[in-house]
Amino acid sequence: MDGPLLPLGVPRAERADAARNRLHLLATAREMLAEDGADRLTMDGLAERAGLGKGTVFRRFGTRAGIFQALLDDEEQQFQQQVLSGPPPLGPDADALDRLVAYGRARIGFLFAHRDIARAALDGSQAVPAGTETPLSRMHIRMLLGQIRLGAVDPDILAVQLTAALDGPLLLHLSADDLAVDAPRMETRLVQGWQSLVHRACRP
Amino acid sequence: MDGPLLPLGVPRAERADAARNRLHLLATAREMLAEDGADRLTMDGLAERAGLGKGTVFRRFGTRAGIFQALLDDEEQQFQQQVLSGPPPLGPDADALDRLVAYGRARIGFLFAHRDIARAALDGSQAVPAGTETPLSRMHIRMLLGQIRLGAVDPDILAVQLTAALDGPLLLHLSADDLAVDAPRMETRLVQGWQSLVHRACRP
DNA sequence: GGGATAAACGGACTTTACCCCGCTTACTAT
DNA sequence: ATAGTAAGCGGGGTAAAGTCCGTTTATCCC
Repeated sequence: MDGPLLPLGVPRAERADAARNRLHLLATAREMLAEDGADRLTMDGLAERAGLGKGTVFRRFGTRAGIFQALLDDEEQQFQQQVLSGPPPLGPDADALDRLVAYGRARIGFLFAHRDIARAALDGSQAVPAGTETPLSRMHIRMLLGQIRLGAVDPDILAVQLTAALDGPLLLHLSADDLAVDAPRMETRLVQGWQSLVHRACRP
Repeated sequence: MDGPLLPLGVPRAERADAARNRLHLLATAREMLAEDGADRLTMDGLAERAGLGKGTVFRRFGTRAGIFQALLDDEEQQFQQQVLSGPPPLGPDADALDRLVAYGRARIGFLFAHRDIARAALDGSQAVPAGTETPLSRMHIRMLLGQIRLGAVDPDILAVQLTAALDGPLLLHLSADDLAVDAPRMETRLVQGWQSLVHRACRP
């Protein structure tokens, strides 16, 4: 009888003021980040500098890590576009294996460029960075694996493990010291390692 | 002239009372853990229940995560013994590739059994779990890779990536939900995935 | 426009990890 | 034994994350 004005499951979009505040907070956060680094960013500080109440900050982002996840999602937008509809080898219209290699290269570059934010986006008390962060990566890898003829391999598990091999090093394992020596070189090595790993993992 | 009574670099062992307190704190922590779970464990609570000052808790373990790292190190002792001098295929006197597979199986089992502690041992503000945690795993994998004839592969990087593939899923990627369905089945799948991944990654 | 309603807001409050510092106590060398 | 000393201890103090609730305001429908 009545058309569903509030489609259940879709939690109704943010109010205009809320959306405005979110943007303002993200911008302010970026400023503070550039000036003082991620670990110096406090919720109180952010709220004050943005001229908003602390409650607002938490209502928008839920948790401290949530802010960094939002920043990361933001940076990730264009990257996602490239993957979903950009030119080969990253986008469609390329061999799945090539796309997989290209995706790894791009994602490593991305994580490398934003590793401070990405680290801060990890929420200790939470499973995976709840945001778009890794699940998307995993889903994409899973999808590409589906297009490759593997032997008797569990593709869901392989996807999880490859995802971990991809961002584990930067999110968990490599210490600041490991990177301090020569970061760009490390990036190259990780990319080459990924390429070789994927090639080896994906032949029957 | 004077013999080095305090060999520099070796920070002089814990005093007897300190060692006693460390053990008592670990035991108390285990009790509380069993009763209430990891996230319910607070430093004040632990100190009070142990009948010690809060300062002591922090002096022993440095940080909240440090307690869980210590608990994990403790559990890991016997596991390490098996690896270093136990029977094949985990211990020496087995083919390196077999040892690698066996190590992964054992470590997945270990992480699975202690995943709550392992998660809590992650220190958001720190690179890798500073304790013995992962570096040891990585070193062992690196060592085994050194005994395997790989093609033109960077063994240090492969070690990092395999380590990530090994504990990334349990430490970061798999949510409580992913495990809730059927944890033992997930463990089996991860082990098989590891076996197949390693076999594929390690042939020229 | 105008009223109803739920979302959003601010900021005080609570909780908890972590720091600090004055006092105490286990070790060490004579 | 004993004096000297550095490690250890307790617990109050600080800072920052996260919660709550009374008030304000955007949005929807008429």
